[in-house]
Amino acid sequence: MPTEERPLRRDAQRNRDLLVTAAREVFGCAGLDASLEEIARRAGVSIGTLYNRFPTRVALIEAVFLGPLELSAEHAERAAEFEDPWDGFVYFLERSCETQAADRGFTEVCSRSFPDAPAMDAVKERAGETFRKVICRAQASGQLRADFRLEDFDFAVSATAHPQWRRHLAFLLDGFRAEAAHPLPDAD
Amino acid sequence: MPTEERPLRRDAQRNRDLLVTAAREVFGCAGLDASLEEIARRAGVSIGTLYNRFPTRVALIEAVFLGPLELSAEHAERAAEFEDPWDGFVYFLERSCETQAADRGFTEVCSRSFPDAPAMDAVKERAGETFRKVICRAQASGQLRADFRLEDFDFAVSATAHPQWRRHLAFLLDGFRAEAAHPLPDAD
DNA sequence: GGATAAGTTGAGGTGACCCTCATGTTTGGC
DNA sequence: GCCAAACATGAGGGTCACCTCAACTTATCC
Repeated sequence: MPTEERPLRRDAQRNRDLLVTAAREVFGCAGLDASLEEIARRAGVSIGTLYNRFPTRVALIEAVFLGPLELSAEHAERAAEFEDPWDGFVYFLERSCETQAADRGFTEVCSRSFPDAPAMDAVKERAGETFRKVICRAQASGQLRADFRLEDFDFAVSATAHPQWRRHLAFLLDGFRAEAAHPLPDAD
Repeated sequence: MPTEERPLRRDAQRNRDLLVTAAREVFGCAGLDASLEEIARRAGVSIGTLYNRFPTRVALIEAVFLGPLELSAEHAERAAEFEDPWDGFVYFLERSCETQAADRGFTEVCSRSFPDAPAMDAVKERAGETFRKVICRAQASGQLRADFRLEDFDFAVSATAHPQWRRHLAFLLDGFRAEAAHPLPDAD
């Protein structure tokens, strides 16, 4: 039986929303190590209130980014349903780049692990498993090079977490096509 | 007439060397924003001595990284003299990835600009001009795709500043070959 | 070996951030 | 309207890094 969630008082709910909004902005610009006092300031709320609502930094991070992570998992599911497997593969990469290029906080959420926020890691796991299917389909159809691995996705996206992501993802995709593949170095 | 450089006293020279060595290690692991007090501690020298020798953080950064930057410029020159233009292009990328993957400080030096240390920016400029020639040769020979630009080099290297750089540079190179090129998105 | 310039030291002022808690305020049910 | 529980507040103690400077130490030159 999980802990019973009592509803927040009206003012508390309002402040919570202000905090999450402010955190989204600040994390988005300055990353997950941004100052919590800055977030409280921007929310127009005292630092004590922030700690009342979110006892740890990770709790606040989860409140901000669990939604976006779930959206990402949905993108993966949509990608798996594309008629053309390559198009699905490209679709998911594009959505991922798009999101991460616009939000430094989200980029860091995707590349770190959060033992204290199992819900986040679970969603990431789920999205990863779905994308694995996308990869397999694209390889089975002969469009994606056979030596592409799930872990290479992290590289692809982190490489393009910047404003010119469309151009640079295009380079990467040209390198990912089966027709372009030259043998990879043997080192693991 | 530039400021006459008086030679350092023997103990001062020794401390300077200790500081530069410690800074190389600390910047390499923790990046350019690392704590200066940590560097002084590791050098076994007081924080005051650090400030005596290097009045600003940038002065210390320059003392550590000007040499490596010049090395990088030499790599570019060597790359320009390869018989096979593509091999020269690959050579310079490999040297750059190798260096940056091993040194977080150097990675940041390459991606930031330093108005207060014109010598560093000048070396980077020089290396960039040389590498531009490497690019032109490789494009003229039909091996490198025609739409590759000098700025794409930064993307390529920053994307591979990690331990698995060989594998991921291989992907990138497959995407950089003329034979793999699909049209890039029109946006600039 | 003594004078002096060069160099070293670390305590301390400043400021940012973290987190807590005693005190004061607001909400919602009766 | 009143009250208890829920909530907000911000001063304050702790940590860490930055940078300065007055007092002390050492190298160098004669």
